[in-house]
Amino acid sequence: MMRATIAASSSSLKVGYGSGSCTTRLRLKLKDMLPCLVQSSSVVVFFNNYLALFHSRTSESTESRNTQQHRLVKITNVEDALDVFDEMLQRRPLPSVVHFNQILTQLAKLKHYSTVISLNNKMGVSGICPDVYTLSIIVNCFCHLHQMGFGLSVLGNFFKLGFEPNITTYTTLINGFILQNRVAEAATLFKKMLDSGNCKPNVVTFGTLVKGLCAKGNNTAAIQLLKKMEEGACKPNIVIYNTIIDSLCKDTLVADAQNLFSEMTSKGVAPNVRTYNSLIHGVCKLGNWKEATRLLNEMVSKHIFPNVCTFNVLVDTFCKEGMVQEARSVVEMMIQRDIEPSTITYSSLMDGYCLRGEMDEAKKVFEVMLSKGCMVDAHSYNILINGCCKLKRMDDARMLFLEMSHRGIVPNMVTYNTLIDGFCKMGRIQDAHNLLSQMQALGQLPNVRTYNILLDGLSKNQQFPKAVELLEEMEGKKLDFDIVTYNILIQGLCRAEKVEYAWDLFQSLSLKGIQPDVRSYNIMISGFCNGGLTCEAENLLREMEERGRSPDDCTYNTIIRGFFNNNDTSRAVRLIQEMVERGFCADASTVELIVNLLSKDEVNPALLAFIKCPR
DNA sequence: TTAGGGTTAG
Repeated sequence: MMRATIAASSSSLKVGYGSGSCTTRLRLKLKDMLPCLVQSSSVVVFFNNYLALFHSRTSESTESRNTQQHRLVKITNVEDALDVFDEMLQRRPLPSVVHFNQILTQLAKLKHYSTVISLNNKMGVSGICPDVYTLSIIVNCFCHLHQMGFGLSVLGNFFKLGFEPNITTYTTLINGFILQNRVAEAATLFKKMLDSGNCKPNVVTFGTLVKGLCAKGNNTAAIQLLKKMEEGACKPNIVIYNTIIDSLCKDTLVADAQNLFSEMTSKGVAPNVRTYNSLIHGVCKLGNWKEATRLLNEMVSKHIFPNVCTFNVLVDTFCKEGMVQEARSVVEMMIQRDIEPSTITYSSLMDGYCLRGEMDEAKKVFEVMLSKGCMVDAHSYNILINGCCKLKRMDDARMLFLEMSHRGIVPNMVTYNTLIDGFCKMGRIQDAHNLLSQMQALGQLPNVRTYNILLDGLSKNQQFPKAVELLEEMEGKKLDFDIVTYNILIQGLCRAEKVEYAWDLFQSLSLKGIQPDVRSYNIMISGFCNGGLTCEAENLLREMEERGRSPDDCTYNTIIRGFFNNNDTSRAVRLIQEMVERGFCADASTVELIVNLLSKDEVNPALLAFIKCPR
């Protein structure tokens, strides 16, 4: 991966790509190129709709309307929306169902799905008859609440009221299946629509299924669906292309994404800021700053201007590369362009500082975030908590955990897992267990990761009876766990010099229907070597090949070090030859070992030249 | 004059 060296100033970023003597210098004159782009939030849309709604009341006096407007502008939450709803219910004659639908729509956009359901019930009690729009909104809310059964049962209401579900209704249901990871059922309903006479899928229906396929990692099927559209089923729009381009970028298939991008533009579909954001994110993840710069320049030349997401990608990438100062320069640019840094911007910056162990700086960013009235969420706290845990400042981590609760922010799975891991790494197993009980008591069910963290903590602290008990608890819960869990315990047993138990567990894997991966073999081989069982280690090396698991660099380095440490130099040398023939290299610690042996005159100096890595 | 699909931080 190419690593960029960047010198930043507030007006430009000088991006250099060090590659031997050949260094290109590029200037990113972002500041001069990017005009501001202010996005309206859904809350603003919400206000505007209500202002329009009340403007339409011709019977009201100007004075009362001004009072209403003044009051409505203050609507920022569900409570205020509920007040408006109740007020509407008391008006006579009752406003039309259309106006109620508008409220339901806005609440659904704010993700208050269960509120929508209860308001709909209230409407029914008040004698307001739902229309096709109302019922579709309700289907959508049930889908988002993962209550597909109720969503499907609304179809009965359609027929009862003499309505026919339409393309929107079916598309909503397809989306519901996808939200529940039931892509096959989504595809079946889609097919039924294709075969139907009057409910053929439209571009939104296709887009919904494309999203589902991409979410499943099935880019090929998504592209096939796109081809079907291009063949005439329905003209694909930018949303369809963006979904697939984004999915390809997330799978690091950036070249494929760029090919699709070219295909799209050649067909006359113009890219937008989201297309560029996905591509820039894709190339940034690969460390390709040069391409990111080219894309930024290209989008601006097309009058497509970077938005807060574009900047967030840049801030995050700089932070992940440890270049927090450069990230700060990007934030400066955002502010100069009147683009307000978001929760994500500040969270990335905090993460950047935490990765460098600079907790005080991270906390300062957090203070800025609070002082600017920027929303703080569980993720913001998780970053700080993780930073404290990594520095073994568990008391600070616990304080932050309490502070977030006081602010009314509900700790999520990541919060608990981070803290449990922190306690385990400090050997404070009881504290970790207490947190596990606390999360369960609060209705947060531990996931495989939680158990793996605890298992790792128990085995590193040599509490094997408890570790085995936990493993059995996991097996009993039928959690969707895999080889990672067993590798943790096998490694723990090996480190505790309980190689026989580790080997028993390793051998029991096939009975459990779980296949060991390369890491399992490496752990076991290392365990054998450390226990002086070099023959067993070599046997396992051969066995893994027979079972179709190719050894990697780590396998060879582990076993070679094992032979050297067990004074079996000739077998070590033979394996070095085998490793080099297979194109693997000696790692730093193997080289160090050989150099030490050379200094003691215990190996042939020719060996050093032999192990030199061609890379 | 209202319903359904796409982007960013673990």
